[in-house]
Amino acid sequence: MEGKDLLSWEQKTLLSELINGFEAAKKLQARIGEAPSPSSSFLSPATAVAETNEILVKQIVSSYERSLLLLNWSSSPTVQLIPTPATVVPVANSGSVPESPASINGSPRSEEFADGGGSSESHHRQDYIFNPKKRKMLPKWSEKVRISPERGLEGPQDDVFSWRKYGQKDILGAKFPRSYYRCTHRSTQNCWATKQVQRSDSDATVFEVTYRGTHTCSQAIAPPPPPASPEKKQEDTRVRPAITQKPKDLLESLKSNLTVRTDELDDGKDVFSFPHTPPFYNYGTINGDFGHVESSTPIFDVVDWFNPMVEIDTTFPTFLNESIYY
DNA sequence: AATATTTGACCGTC
DNA sequence: GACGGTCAAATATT
Repeated sequence: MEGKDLLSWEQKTLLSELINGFEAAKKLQARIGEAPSPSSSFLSPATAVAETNEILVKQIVSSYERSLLLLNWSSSPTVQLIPTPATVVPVANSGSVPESPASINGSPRSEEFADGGGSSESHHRQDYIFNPKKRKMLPKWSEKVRISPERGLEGPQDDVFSWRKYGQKDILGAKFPRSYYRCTHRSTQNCWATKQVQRSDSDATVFEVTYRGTHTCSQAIAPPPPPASPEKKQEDTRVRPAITQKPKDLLESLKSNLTVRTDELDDGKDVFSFPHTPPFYNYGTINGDFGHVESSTPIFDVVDWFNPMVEIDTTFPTFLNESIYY
């Protein structure tokens, strides 16, 4: 029943940190792969640097992978772990956190799953049932992304995950509305990662992207198979870090990218010599670095920082307990 | 037909 | 009660 769930707090924390770092490294990897050198992307020294960067990031990612493997993480990826900031103190549950199981969701609409809330729900599988009330305790971090005006992108998509927009809101004092996205596989794989995109009012080319929660879907662990036949829209989205708005452009550039790749393949040395990165999230199923299809034009740039900052309130420890033992 | 986005309503929090 | 986040019906896109 409770076999592997009996991890110590330290172990869980370690796991969380690793996952967090892993995610960050993956993003960095994706980003590096996406925007090498804007114009003359040939044998410039910049290319060499980019290559080195790629290799380094690759190593980092691999390192995380191995660490996670050692912790046997792959066997229970469905458990949403909270990357715990070092500053968070594991306060014993003070008995607060009024879990009102019945009304957590707030919305009486038939919705996803009900919370186990004391009921003797038997999820023999470790199907971690997510309590929406805890959503705000999920790890959260932001980054600023600049788009190239030429591309006329609406929203930056800097990651390899596929998102589905579920809302848009006018924010007080902001010139532009804020968009809300969630993982496409929310319903099918119970993946609760979300992100918000807010266009900066001062600089319209800058988007502030806030992520919340890490992906637990298969994309986070095992990216899709190679683009043998890039036809499905789904593949497009995940293949390219591009807009959700101009699928045609998307397809176009995808096509050209693929062409270029094929061309360059023989040369062995090319603009973007990705040394066939072992799949990054997975342990060997795919050769999936096609997620970095490249065009010579950087679609966006990270303007600021990548700040793995986590917001957790005092109820945090409770969540941990529940997330593991439920 | 299936899947994604839009958009007003709903809900919790402050 | 205002605000931010989410839901879900309607609509658009593929």
